[in-house]
Parts: sequence; structure tokens; C-alpha cells
Amino acid sequence: MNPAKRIGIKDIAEKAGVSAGTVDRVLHQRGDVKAETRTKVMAIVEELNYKPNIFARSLAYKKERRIVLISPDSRDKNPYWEKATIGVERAGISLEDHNTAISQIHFDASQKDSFVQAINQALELEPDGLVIDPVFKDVIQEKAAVFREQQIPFVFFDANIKGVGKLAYFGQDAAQSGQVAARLMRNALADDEKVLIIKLSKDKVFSQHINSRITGFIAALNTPKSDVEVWEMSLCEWETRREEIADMLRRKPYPGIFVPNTRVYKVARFLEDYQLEKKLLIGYDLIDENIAALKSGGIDFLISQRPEEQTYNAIMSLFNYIISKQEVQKTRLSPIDIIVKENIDYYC
Amino acid sequence: MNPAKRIGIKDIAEKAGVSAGTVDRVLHQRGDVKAETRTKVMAIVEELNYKPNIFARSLAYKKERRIVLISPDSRDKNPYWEKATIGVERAGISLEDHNTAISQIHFDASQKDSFVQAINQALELEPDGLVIDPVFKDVIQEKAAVFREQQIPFVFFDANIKGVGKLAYFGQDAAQSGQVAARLMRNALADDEKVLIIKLSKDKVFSQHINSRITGFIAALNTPKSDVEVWEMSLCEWETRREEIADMLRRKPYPGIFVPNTRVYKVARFLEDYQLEKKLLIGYDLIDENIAALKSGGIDFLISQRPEEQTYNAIMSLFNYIISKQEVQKTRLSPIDIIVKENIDYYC
DNA sequence: CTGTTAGCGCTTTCAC
DNA sequence: GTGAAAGCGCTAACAG
Repeated sequence: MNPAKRIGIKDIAEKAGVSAGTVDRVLHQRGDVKAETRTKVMAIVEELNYKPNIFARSLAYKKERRIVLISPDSRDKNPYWEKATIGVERAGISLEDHNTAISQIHFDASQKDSFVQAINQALELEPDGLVIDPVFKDVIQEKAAVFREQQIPFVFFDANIKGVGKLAYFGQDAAQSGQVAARLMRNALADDEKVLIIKLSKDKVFSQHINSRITGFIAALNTPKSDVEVWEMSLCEWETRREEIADMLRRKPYPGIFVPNTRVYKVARFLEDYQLEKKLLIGYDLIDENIAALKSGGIDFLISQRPEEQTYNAIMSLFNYIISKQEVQKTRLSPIDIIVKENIDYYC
Repeated sequence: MNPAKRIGIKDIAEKAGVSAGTVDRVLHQRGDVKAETRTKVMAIVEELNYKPNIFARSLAYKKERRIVLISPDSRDKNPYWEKATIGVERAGISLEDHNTAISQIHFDASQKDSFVQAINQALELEPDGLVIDPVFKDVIQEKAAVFREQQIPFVFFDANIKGVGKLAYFGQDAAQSGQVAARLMRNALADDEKVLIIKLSKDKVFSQHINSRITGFIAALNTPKSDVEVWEMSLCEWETRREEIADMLRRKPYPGIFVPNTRVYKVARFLEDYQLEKKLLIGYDLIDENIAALKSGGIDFLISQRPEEQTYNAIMSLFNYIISKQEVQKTRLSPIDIIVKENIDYYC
């Protein structure tokens, strides 16, 4: 593909009439170099379009690098975070040969203090880079100053906060995913068929993500308000008021049901238990319960957000930045995958 | 992540009481090693779970490696192949630092001779590995013997041929993708609504892929035969008999239309030109014309086969095998992506 | 400020 | 058969 041999640091040194060491110094702005030499070397680097051999680089660079990832703990067995962890592990393996270690620090997503502590802990590890799920905006705004001061590059994943100097954000466009769900509804339902949105969570606390999905969904559905209804309940209510809910659905059935989070399998089971009719049930995330329900026909579509890929890419990009200082694309949204029974095996 | 330092060839050498050179020899079965030493070293390699540092390896291994890819030419501007080429180029870039070059050789997919020639040409380049779209089965069956004899590993992509000693196959499951299309139809159409399949190609020649898609589609549709109709025509007929076709569709409309290949945009344009009604139009491939039609609403679903990823993965896996001799998964099917207007931007 | 040197983990050559 | 030594492209430590 390239007949000419790849040009290396030595070629540059020679052409510039300096030593390899000096070229290295200008390349990494390490130590002092006469301005004149610097510009000269830079010019030649540009001219020859020098690309470092990152393998030689990793081989030679002996200091261990450390990337620290800060994320909510998954003590509540949230499968989303389990998937995310797999991505972290994969990245760890990829980076082993690069002498780079990944540490994970978890916090309790309902306790701001816990988040602050996690960040402090991370800083004590003297990381070369941070990967953060920035759950608390004000904390981040404060700590970002420290990161900048200590020259620690950081990326966000899962959630995004603007204007604090992040290197990049890896996540999904929640509103857009709601629009995808709406499209699937519209293709399947007649214009006058009613749609129900069921918001289910542990304590009736709903993240920004979930609300954005709903906003996107309703906007794209493009249907009179009266045809969309939103139910909001805690998991506990859902369990205790089953009869009552079944009754409501029997009296007023909804051909389309949209559950804007992982809990959709609960709805699927419920509908089955009570033999309730539906035309289309759409939910989120490829967790085992949902996969099973999709395969059995209880769920019709799942939308996937690729948590594994998000953490993997976040870490790898940060690493690339650390070793090459090359700019990174600010926003990296992962695809909104549409999953049905027939293609699910390719996404697990 | 690993407190213990990574173990290397030297550690093994030391523990076995031999030199690094000898360890290398047993690792690569190169040169002669006393059987006794060999087994001893092997045992220690196992025991210590030695993993070579592939970067050090690439650095030290100076001979250039060559991977040759043999694919149909895209002189007819088939966009599928243009995408595939992008994957080849990406792989080329990734492998640059590994001192590995990718060459491409094209053939005329309608001429068996041309395919034979392409393979001969490839062999003259003394490749370290081959990536082949095995269009002609009998040719491959003959040439595979040569590959084996010369110890050249080869992988297939796009199409598959069994029992000739390929390392792996990268492609799609065509029948399964037809089933995905059927699922989308069934979700959107009432049971009694009719479905039309339109087969369009240059010379009414249809690849195995296309027929498999149709088979899968019809099987999964699970509908009385009478409700599915298949039209088969050349692009030329399609252009010259427009009025006639429009008439037929006006007299007997089909709510669902499935076009099992890239040409679906032609159908979309046609329907629009003649203001014909449809409920759902499903086709294949993310080429510009299809993307435009999807965005404007002329097409409802596209199924994507990720040609770029296929070539990229095929090359990278072959490379990994070449340098590590690690076994490769035999079949690597790419996901059957469901694309709608609202998520397409993440797949282009 | 800059050149020189040693060495990362592995492959390869050249002796013995 | 096998060990010792050189070197891949780069970084880092040490002299100047």
C-alpha cells in the first residue's frame, strides 16, 4: 500500500540536523527546546506527515498508566451497569499490552456525598485520565476545575454536562430514541388507536434520560394529546395494585404500550398473566428478562443503548488521547438499535 | 488490575533454564528443538499462561506481511462494494504500524475465468493470507488445495463455501434477514393484507443471497401462499413497462412490499411518481438513494448488512491469526440492523 | 538546551 | 540444538 518506508523519529532528526532525543522533546513538549529548533522540527514533522508508531511508543514508555472510571454501583443489580462493566473489562484487556490499568470506583447514585468521595478517591490514585458518569452536575462543575488544574483529561459517559471542559461524551440521544419508538408505533398502529406510556421505577424517581425519551416519543407520535396517556408508578405500586390495573386495562385497552426503560419485561409479564390484549409493546435494553419476553412474543420491540460499547469506547478514546494528544470528537452517540425476536441474537 | 507484572519470554526462558531464543523457537516451531526442551517449555508457557506482547512482536518482526483481498470489481458502481472498500481501507490503516500491507485484486463477477485469474495473480504476490469473496464454488474447491499446500490461510466474506478449509466466514445470514423483514411486515399489516415481493436486477440474475432472503421472508410471514406474490424483472423491463406496472398496482394494491436487495429506491420512486398507495416498503442496504428515500418516507424500513464491517473484521481476524496462530471463530455473522428514518444517522 | 545511551519484549542472525 | 547479541521505533535518564 505504501511503497515508501514509513518515516520515523530518526528520519526527522536527521533531516532537522538534531538528535532523536530532541525530536522526542518537541513532540511531547517535554523539557526545554530552543524555539528555533522546535519550529524547525515541527515543520519537518508536518512536511513528512510523521505518524508515531504507537506500539514502539507503548513498548518504550514504561511508567504504568492509570485510567479511573467512576460510575454508580450496581448493588441493586441493575443489569444496565453489569453490561457497562463488561465494556470496562474488555477495554482493560485491550490495554494490558499498553501497560495501562483501569480502576473502577463506584458511588451511590442517590447520595451526592458519595459521588464527591468517589471523585476524591479517584484523584488520590493520580490517574492519567478519568471516565465519569456525571450524575451530579454541581459537583462536576466544582471538580472539573481541579481536573483542569492537574491536567487530567476526563470524558463523560451515560449522561452529559456541557461547558466544563470534558474531552468527549459517550452516550445516547434519549429524545431521539423516543422518536424511534414512535416511528415503530406509527407504522403498526392505526391513527386512532390509543397509546399508553408506563413509567416504572423503584421510587417514582425518573432520570432525565427517561423523561427525554418520553418527550421525544410524544412529539414524534404526532397524535392528539388525548390519545396518549402516561402512567407513573413505583415498582411497589405496580405489584400491589395489579388487579386494579388489569381492570383499568380491560375497560380501556391500549393497543400500543411504551415503557421508556428497562422495566418493560414487568409489563409484558403482567399482560400475559392477565391475558390482556396489546398490539405493540416497546421497551428498552437487552437484559435477560427482556430478551426472554421478546423471544416469547410478550415484547415486540426493544431499543438498545449499547452500554458495553459506550464504556469501551469512552476508555479507548481517552487512552488514545492520553498517548497521542490527538483531539477527540466531542460527542459520540451510540446507535439506537431496533431489536426484534428475529435479529436479537446478533446483539447479545 | 494485575498487580503481578506481566510475564514475558524471558521469564519462561529463565524458568526453563534455556535462552529466550529457544523459547521463541518452540513458540513458532521454527528450527529444531530437542523434543524434551520443547515439551518443558510448552509446559511452562501453559502454566504461566504466557501471552505474547503483540506490539513487541510487530516491532521486532521486520519482514513485511501482505494480505490480499479478492473481490468483484465495482465498475458498475455498486455501492455495496464501495462501502466494503472503505472497510478495507480502514483495516489498511490499522495495520500500517504492524508492517502489513493490504492489496486488492478485482474480478468480473460474471466471468469465471476472471476469478481464476484473480486468484493466480494473488498467489503471485506471495500473500501471508487471503480474503476472498468466493463467487465460483468449483474454482474455490480447486484452488483451496493450493492454498493449503502453500500454507496460506484464507477467509471468506460476503458468500460462504463449506468444507474447503477456510479459516472463517464473515457475512450475513440472508434467510434470517428475510425473517426480520417478515416480522416488520407482520407487526404493521393486518393478517389479510397482501404482500408483494419485487425482485429487481440487471439481467434477472439473482444471487443465492437474494433468494435466501425471500425464502426466509415467506417462511416467516406465515401467511397463506395466495397472499404473497413475487414479481421478477430486469431493470430494463422495470423502466420500460412502468405504465403497465402502475396499472396492475392500481387494480390490485399491495399494502406491503418487500424488495430483497439494494434496488428498493427504484420502487420507492416509482410509487411516488405514480402516487400509488402502500403501507410498508422494506428493502436493503444503506446506499445514498435508499437513505434519501427512507428520509422522505418513500421507504419505511431498510435492513443493513454492514459491508464495511465485514471486510474490516475479515482482514483484522485474518491478521490476528497470522501473527498469533490463534484459532478464529468459524462464522462471524454481522447484525441485521433495522433502520428507520429516525435512527439512520447513527448507521451511516 | 541537546546528544548519547540504555532498554521495552520480541525476532533473527550468527556463532558454537 | 542452542546461546548470545543486535536491533525494531521510541522514551527516559544522564551527561554535558
